[in-house]
Amino acid sequence: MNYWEKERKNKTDIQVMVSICGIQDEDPPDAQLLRLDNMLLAEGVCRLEKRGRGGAVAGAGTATPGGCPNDNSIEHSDYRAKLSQIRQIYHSELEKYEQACREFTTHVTNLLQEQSRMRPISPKEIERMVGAIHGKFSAIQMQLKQSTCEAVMTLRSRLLDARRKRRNFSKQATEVLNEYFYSHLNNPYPSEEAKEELARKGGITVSQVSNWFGNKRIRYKKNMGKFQEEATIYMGKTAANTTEVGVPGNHASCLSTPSSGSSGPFLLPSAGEAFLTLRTLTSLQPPPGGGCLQSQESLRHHPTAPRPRVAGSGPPPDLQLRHLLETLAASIPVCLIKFWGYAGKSTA
DNA sequence: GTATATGATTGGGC
DNA sequence: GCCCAATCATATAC
Repeated sequence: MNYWEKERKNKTDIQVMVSICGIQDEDPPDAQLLRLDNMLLAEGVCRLEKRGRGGAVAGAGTATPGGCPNDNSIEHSDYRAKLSQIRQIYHSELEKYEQACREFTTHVTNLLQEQSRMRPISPKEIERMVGAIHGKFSAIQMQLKQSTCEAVMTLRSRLLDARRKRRNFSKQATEVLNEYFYSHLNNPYPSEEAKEELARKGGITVSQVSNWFGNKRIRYKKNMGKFQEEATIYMGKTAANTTEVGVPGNHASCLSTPSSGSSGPFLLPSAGEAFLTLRTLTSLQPPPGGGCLQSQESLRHHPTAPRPRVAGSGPPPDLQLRHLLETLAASIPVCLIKFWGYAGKSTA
Protein backbone atom coordinates (compact mmCIF):
# COMPACT_ATOMS: atom_id res chain seq x y z
CA MET A 1 0.00 0.00 0.00
CA ASN A 2 1.65 3.20 -1.17
CA TYR A 3 1.43 6.60 0.45
CA TRP A 4 -1.63 7.71 -1.46
CA GLU A 5 -3.48 4.52 -0.81
CA LYS A 6 -2.64 4.72 2.85
CA GLU A 7 -3.54 8.35 2.97
CA ARG A 8 -6.84 7.68 1.25
CA LYS A 9 -7.63 4.82 3.62
CA ASN A 10 -6.89 6.88 6.70
CA LYS A 11 -9.03 9.67 5.43
CA THR A 12 -11.79 7.26 4.58
CA ASP A 13 -11.64 5.65 8.00
CA ILE A 14 -12.09 8.96 9.71
CA GLN A 15 -14.77 10.08 7.31
CA VAL A 16 -16.65 6.83 7.74
CA MET A 17 -16.50 7.08 11.51
CA VAL A 18 -17.49 10.68 11.43
CA SER A 19 -20.28 10.11 8.97
CA ILE A 20 -21.56 7.10 10.88
CA CYS A 21 -21.95 9.30 13.89
CA GLY A 22 -23.13 12.19 11.79
CA ILE A 23 -20.60 14.48 13.40
CA GLN A 24 -20.94 18.02 12.22
CA ASP A 25 -19.67 21.29 13.42
CA GLU A 26 -22.61 22.39 15.40
CA ASP A 27 -23.07 24.15 18.69
CA PRO A 28 -24.73 22.07 21.39
CA PRO A 29 -28.15 23.38 22.36
CA ASP A 30 -27.09 24.57 25.78
CA ALA A 31 -30.45 25.92 26.85
CA GLN A 32 -32.24 22.65 26.28
CA LEU A 33 -29.44 20.72 27.90
CA LEU A 34 -29.64 23.02 30.88
CA ARG A 35 -33.36 22.43 31.18
CA LEU A 36 -32.92 18.68 31.00
CA ASP A 37 -30.12 18.80 33.57
CA ASN A 38 -32.24 20.86 35.90
CA MET A 39 -35.14 18.52 35.59
CA LEU A 40 -33.01 15.46 36.20
CA LEU A 41 -31.54 17.18 39.21
CA ALA A 42 -34.95 18.16 40.49
CA GLU A 43 -36.22 14.63 40.06
CA GLY A 44 -33.21 13.27 41.85
CA VAL A 45 -32.04 11.27 38.86
CA CYS A 46 -28.65 12.87 38.84
CA ARG A 47 -26.63 14.76 41.39
CA LEU A 48 -25.12 18.20 41.17
CA GLU A 49 -21.94 17.61 39.24
CA LYS A 50 -21.12 21.13 38.25
CA ARG A 51 -21.36 24.15 40.42
CA GLY A 52 -22.99 27.34 39.30
CA ARG A 53 -25.59 25.74 37.11
CA GLY A 54 -28.42 27.11 39.18
CA GLY A 55 -32.07 26.36 38.75
CA ALA A 56 -32.03 23.05 40.48
CA VAL A 57 -34.34 23.05 43.43
CA ALA A 58 -32.93 21.61 46.58
CA GLY A 59 -35.04 18.77 47.82
CA ALA A 60 -37.36 19.01 44.87
CA GLY A 61 -37.36 15.28 44.61
CA THR A 62 -39.36 15.08 47.78
CA ALA A 63 -42.11 17.41 46.70
CA THR A 64 -45.49 15.88 46.17
CA PRO A 65 -47.69 16.91 43.30
CA GLY A 66 -50.57 19.11 44.23
CA GLY A 67 -48.90 19.97 47.48
CA CYS A 68 -51.01 17.45 49.33
CA PRO A 69 -49.62 16.85 52.76
CA ASN A 70 -51.43 13.57 53.17
CA ASP A 71 -49.38 10.63 54.19
CA ASN A 72 -48.63 8.89 50.95
CA SER A 73 -45.13 7.68 51.63
CA ILE A 74 -46.26 4.10 51.25
CA GLU A 75 -47.75 4.83 47.86
CA HIS A 76 -44.59 6.64 46.89
CA SER A 77 -42.35 3.69 47.63
CA ASP A 78 -43.24 2.15 44.30
CA TYR A 79 -42.45 5.44 42.62
CA ARG A 80 -39.13 5.66 44.38
CA ALA A 81 -38.22 2.11 43.45
CA LYS A 82 -38.94 2.71 39.79
CA LEU A 83 -37.18 6.05 39.88
CA SER A 84 -34.17 4.26 41.26
CA GLN A 85 -34.28 1.87 38.30
CA ILE A 86 -34.43 4.77 35.90
CA ARG A 87 -31.52 6.39 37.70
CA GLN A 88 -29.44 3.22 37.42
CA ILE A 89 -30.16 2.84 33.73
CA TYR A 90 -29.41 6.51 33.16
CA HIS A 91 -26.05 6.37 34.88
CA SER A 92 -25.14 3.09 33.23
CA GLU A 93 -25.94 4.45 29.78
CA LEU A 94 -24.20 7.71 30.56
CA GLU A 95 -21.08 5.84 31.58
CA LYS A 96 -21.21 3.80 28.37
CA TYR A 97 -21.49 6.92 26.26
CA GLU A 98 -18.64 8.60 28.08
CA GLN A 99 -16.43 5.55 27.64
CA ALA A 100 -17.35 5.25 23.98
CA CYS A 101 -16.61 8.94 23.56
CA ARG A 102 -13.18 8.53 25.15
CA GLU A 103 -12.38 5.47 23.02
CA PHE A 104 -13.59 7.08 19.85
CA THR A 105 -11.64 10.25 20.54
CA THR A 106 -8.50 8.26 21.24
CA HIS A 107 -8.97 6.25 18.08
CA VAL A 108 -9.50 9.30 15.91
CA THR A 109 -6.57 11.07 17.52
CA ASN A 110 -4.34 8.08 16.86
CA LEU A 111 -5.43 7.97 13.26
CA LEU A 112 -4.74 11.65 12.82
CA GLN A 113 -1.34 11.28 14.46
CA GLU A 114 -0.59 8.40 12.17
CA GLN A 115 -1.62 10.55 9.27
CA SER A 116 0.51 13.40 10.47
CA ARG A 117 3.57 11.31 9.68
CA MET A 118 2.60 11.44 6.07
CA ARG A 119 1.06 14.87 5.75
CA PRO A 120 1.06 17.94 7.94
CA ILE A 121 -1.88 17.99 10.33
CA SER A 122 -2.17 21.00 12.54
CA PRO A 123 -3.08 20.67 16.24
CA LYS A 124 -6.03 22.90 15.46
CA GLU A 125 -7.36 20.33 13.03
CA ILE A 126 -7.08 17.61 15.66
CA GLU A 127 -8.71 19.83 18.20
CA ARG A 128 -11.51 20.60 15.81
CA MET A 129 -12.12 16.92 15.14
CA VAL A 130 -12.08 16.07 18.83
CA GLY A 131 -14.47 18.93 19.50
CA ALA A 132 -16.82 17.67 16.83
CA ILE A 133 -16.77 14.19 18.35
CA HIS A 134 -17.50 15.56 21.79
CA GLY A 135 -20.29 17.66 20.38
CA LYS A 136 -21.88 14.64 18.79
CA PHE A 137 -21.62 12.61 21.96
CA SER A 138 -23.13 15.51 23.84
CA ALA A 139 -26.07 15.35 21.50
CA ILE A 140 -26.38 11.65 22.19
CA GLN A 141 -26.22 12.35 25.90
CA MET A 142 -28.95 14.91 25.49
CA GLN A 143 -31.13 12.33 23.84
CA LEU A 144 -30.47 10.04 26.75
CA LYS A 145 -31.40 12.80 29.17
CA GLN A 146 -34.52 13.59 27.22
CA SER A 147 -35.60 9.97 27.24
CA THR A 148 -34.91 9.80 30.97
CA CYS A 149 -36.98 12.91 31.56
CA GLU A 150 -39.85 11.44 29.59
CA ALA A 151 -39.62 8.21 31.56
CA VAL A 152 -39.71 10.13 34.83
CA MET A 153 -42.68 12.20 33.72
CA THR A 154 -44.56 9.09 32.71
CA LEU A 155 -43.72 7.50 36.02
CA ARG A 156 -44.91 10.55 37.90
CA SER A 157 -48.16 10.72 36.03
CA ARG A 158 -48.79 7.05 36.63
CA LEU A 159 -47.83 6.81 40.25
CA LEU A 160 -47.92 10.27 41.71
CA ASP A 161 -50.65 12.05 39.81
CA ALA A 162 -52.94 13.52 42.44
CA ARG A 163 -56.02 12.34 40.63
CA ARG A 164 -54.85 8.80 40.66
CA LYS A 165 -53.83 9.08 44.26
CA ARG A 166 -57.12 10.56 45.40
CA ARG A 167 -57.90 9.84 49.00
CA ASN A 168 -61.06 10.68 50.81
CA PHE A 169 -60.67 13.33 53.45
CA SER A 170 -60.64 12.30 57.06
CA LYS A 171 -63.92 12.28 58.92
CA GLN A 172 -62.81 15.27 60.92
CA ALA A 173 -62.01 17.26 57.81
CA THR A 174 -65.37 16.45 56.28
CA GLU A 175 -67.13 17.38 59.51
CA VAL A 176 -65.37 20.71 59.74
CA LEU A 177 -66.11 21.53 56.12
CA ASN A 178 -69.73 20.44 56.32
CA GLU A 179 -70.30 22.37 59.52
CA TYR A 180 -69.05 25.51 57.90
CA PHE A 181 -70.98 24.86 54.71
CA TYR A 182 -74.31 24.30 56.39
CA SER A 183 -73.87 27.03 58.94
CA HIS A 184 -73.18 29.44 56.09
CA LEU A 185 -75.67 27.97 53.70
CA ASN A 186 -76.95 31.38 52.74
CA ASN A 187 -73.51 32.30 51.52
CA PRO A 188 -71.14 29.35 51.45
CA TYR A 189 -68.12 31.27 50.29
CA PRO A 190 -65.46 31.16 52.96
CA SER A 191 -62.97 33.97 53.05
CA GLU A 192 -59.29 33.30 52.63
CA GLU A 193 -58.85 33.39 56.39
CA ALA A 194 -61.74 30.99 56.88
CA LYS A 195 -60.29 28.68 54.29
CA GLU A 196 -56.98 28.71 56.06
CA GLU A 197 -58.61 27.95 59.36
CA LEU A 198 -60.70 25.17 57.84
CA ALA A 199 -57.60 23.76 56.21
CA ARG A 200 -55.76 23.81 59.50
CA LYS A 201 -58.63 22.21 61.39
CA GLY A 202 -59.15 19.54 58.78
CA GLY A 203 -55.51 18.83 58.11
CA ILE A 204 -55.82 19.63 54.42
CA THR A 205 -54.60 22.40 52.16
CA VAL A 206 -56.35 25.66 51.38
CA SER A 207 -56.74 24.64 47.75
CA GLN A 208 -58.34 21.42 48.88
CA VAL A 209 -60.77 23.48 50.91
CA SER A 210 -61.52 25.58 47.85
CA ASN A 211 -62.00 22.46 45.74
CA TRP A 212 -64.27 20.98 48.36
CA PHE A 213 -66.47 24.06 48.54
CA GLY A 214 -66.58 24.30 44.76
CA ASN A 215 -67.68 20.71 44.46
CA LYS A 216 -70.05 20.99 47.38
CA ARG A 217 -71.85 24.05 46.10
CA ILE A 218 -72.38 22.51 42.69
CA ARG A 219 -73.46 19.13 43.97
CA TYR A 220 -75.70 20.65 46.59
CA LYS A 221 -77.35 22.77 43.96
CA LYS A 222 -77.76 19.85 41.59
CA ASN A 223 -79.32 17.55 44.11
CA MET A 224 -80.65 19.47 47.06
CA GLY A 225 -83.01 16.74 48.07
CA LYS A 226 -80.19 14.37 48.66
CA PHE A 227 -78.50 16.81 51.00
CA GLN A 228 -81.56 17.66 53.07
CA GLU A 229 -80.81 15.06 55.67
CA GLU A 230 -77.19 16.03 55.86
CA ALA A 231 -78.16 19.69 56.09
CA THR A 232 -80.51 19.01 58.96
CA ILE A 233 -77.87 17.03 60.78
CA TYR A 234 -75.19 19.66 60.49
CA MET A 235 -77.50 22.59 61.10
CA GLY A 236 -78.78 20.84 64.20
CA LYS A 237 -75.29 20.02 65.29
CA THR A 238 -74.14 23.60 65.00
CA ALA A 239 -77.29 24.85 66.66
CA ALA A 240 -76.81 22.42 69.52
CA ASN A 241 -73.30 23.71 70.01
CA THR A 242 -74.69 27.19 70.17
CA THR A 243 -77.53 26.48 72.57
CA GLU A 244 -75.37 24.36 74.81
CA VAL A 245 -73.48 27.40 75.95
CA GLY A 246 -76.73 29.32 76.28
CA VAL A 247 -75.53 32.42 74.58
CA PRO A 248 -76.82 33.20 71.14
CA GLY A 249 -74.16 34.35 68.83
CA ASN A 250 -71.49 32.37 70.58
CA HIS A 251 -69.03 31.69 67.85
CA ALA A 252 -66.89 29.12 69.50
CA SER A 253 -67.56 26.52 66.85
CA CYS A 254 -67.60 28.88 63.95
CA LEU A 255 -65.05 30.40 61.72
CA SER A 256 -64.52 33.81 60.35
CA THR A 257 -66.95 35.49 58.06
CA PRO A 258 -67.53 34.60 54.46
CA SER A 259 -65.82 36.34 51.65
CA SER A 260 -68.76 38.50 50.75
CA GLY A 261 -67.13 41.28 52.66
CA SER A 262 -66.92 42.30 56.24
CA SER A 263 -69.47 45.03 55.79
CA GLY A 264 -71.82 42.95 53.70
CA PRO A 265 -75.19 41.60 54.66
CA PHE A 266 -74.08 38.05 55.40
CA LEU A 267 -72.36 38.47 58.68
CA LEU A 268 -73.62 35.21 60.04
CA PRO A 269 -70.76 33.78 61.98
CA SER A 270 -72.87 31.22 63.79
CA ALA A 271 -75.84 29.04 63.22
CA GLY A 272 -77.70 30.97 65.90
CA GLU A 273 -77.34 34.18 64.02
CA ALA A 274 -78.17 32.41 60.82
CA PHE A 275 -81.42 31.27 62.32
CA LEU A 276 -82.24 34.69 63.67
CA THR A 277 -81.62 36.15 60.28
CA LEU A 278 -83.74 33.57 58.65
CA ARG A 279 -87.00 35.17 59.66
CA THR A 280 -85.99 38.39 58.00
CA LEU A 281 -84.48 36.74 55.02
CA THR A 282 -87.42 34.55 54.23
CA SER A 283 -89.71 37.53 54.43
CA LEU A 284 -87.79 39.32 51.75
CA GLN A 285 -89.50 39.88 48.47
CA PRO A 286 -87.83 37.90 45.75
CA PRO A 287 -85.92 39.90 43.23
CA PRO A 288 -87.74 40.69 40.04
CA GLY A 289 -87.81 38.14 37.31
CA GLY A 290 -87.46 34.84 39.01
CA GLY A 291 -87.88 34.87 42.68
CA CYS A 292 -84.42 34.21 43.85
CA LEU A 293 -80.88 35.23 43.26
CA GLN A 294 -79.99 34.77 39.66
CA SER A 295 -76.31 35.03 39.40
CA GLN A 296 -73.12 34.34 41.19
CA GLU A 297 -72.63 38.05 41.58
CA SER A 298 -75.93 38.45 43.34
CA LEU A 299 -75.10 35.46 45.46
CA ARG A 300 -72.00 37.13 46.71
CA HIS A 301 -73.46 40.57 47.16
CA HIS A 302 -77.04 40.34 48.13
CA PRO A 303 -78.27 43.91 48.33
CA THR A 304 -80.99 43.77 50.90
CA ALA A 305 -80.38 41.26 53.64
CA PRO A 306 -80.19 43.17 56.93
CA ARG A 307 -78.04 42.47 59.93
CA PRO A 308 -79.86 40.08 62.23
CA ARG A 309 -79.87 42.07 65.42
CA VAL A 310 -82.89 41.76 67.70
CA ALA A 311 -83.29 44.71 69.96
CA GLY A 312 -85.98 46.34 72.07
CA SER A 313 -89.10 44.53 73.25
CA GLY A 314 -89.85 40.86 73.02
CA PRO A 315 -88.31 37.82 74.60
CA PRO A 316 -84.61 37.79 75.29
CA PRO A 317 -82.45 36.68 72.41
CA ASP A 318 -81.76 33.23 73.82
CA LEU A 319 -85.46 32.50 74.10
CA GLN A 320 -86.05 33.85 70.67
CA LEU A 321 -83.34 31.62 69.39
CA ARG A 322 -84.74 28.60 71.16
CA HIS A 323 -88.18 29.31 69.79
CA LEU A 324 -86.86 29.75 66.32
CA LEU A 325 -84.87 26.59 66.63
CA GLU A 326 -87.92 24.65 67.67
CA THR A 327 -90.25 26.04 65.09
CA LEU A 328 -87.94 26.34 62.17
CA ALA A 329 -85.49 23.53 62.58
CA ALA A 330 -87.21 21.30 60.09
CA SER A 331 -87.70 23.95 57.47
CA ILE A 332 -84.46 25.81 57.79
CA PRO A 333 -82.60 24.05 55.04
CA VAL A 334 -85.39 24.67 52.55
CA CYS A 335 -85.65 28.30 53.53
CA LEU A 336 -81.97 28.83 53.25
CA ILE A 337 -81.83 27.03 49.98
CA LYS A 338 -84.54 29.29 48.66
CA PHE A 339 -82.74 32.33 49.86
CA TRP A 340 -79.48 31.11 48.50
CA GLY A 341 -81.21 31.17 45.15
CA TYR A 342 -80.75 27.83 43.60
CA ALA A 343 -84.18 26.52 44.48
CA GLY A 344 -85.74 29.46 42.75
CA LYS A 345 -83.49 29.01 39.81
CA SER A 346 -84.52 25.43 39.34
CA THR A 347 -88.17 25.74 40.23
CA ALA A 348 -89.19 29.19 39.09
C1' DG B 1 -68.64 -6.01 38.61
C1' DT B 2 -71.51 -2.05 38.86
C1' DA B 3 -73.27 2.16 40.91
C1' DT B 4 -72.42 5.89 43.55
C1' DA B 5 -69.50 9.14 46.11
C1' DT B 6 -65.80 12.16 46.05
C1' DG B 7 -61.47 14.83 45.35
C1' DA B 8 -58.97 16.93 41.52
C1' DT B 9 -58.50 19.02 37.01
C1' DT B 10 -59.78 21.77 33.11
C1' DG B 11 -61.90 25.41 30.43
C1' DG B 12 -64.55 29.41 30.16
C1' DG B 13 -66.80 33.57 32.23
C1' DC B 14 -66.45 37.51 34.94
C1' DG C 1 -57.96 35.13 40.80
C1' DC C 2 -62.30 33.11 41.94
C1' DC C 3 -66.13 30.69 40.55
C1' DC C 4 -69.09 27.39 37.93
C1' DA C 5 -69.75 23.42 35.20
C1' DA C 6 -68.23 19.37 33.13
C1' DT C 7 -65.31 15.78 33.43
C1' DC C 8 -61.84 12.54 34.99
C1' DA C 9 -60.09 9.04 38.02
C1' DT C 10 -60.20 6.77 42.13
C1' DA C 11 -62.56 5.12 46.52
C1' DT C 12 -66.25 2.93 48.51
C1' DA C 13 -70.65 0.48 48.99
C1' DC C 14 -73.50 -3.04 47.35
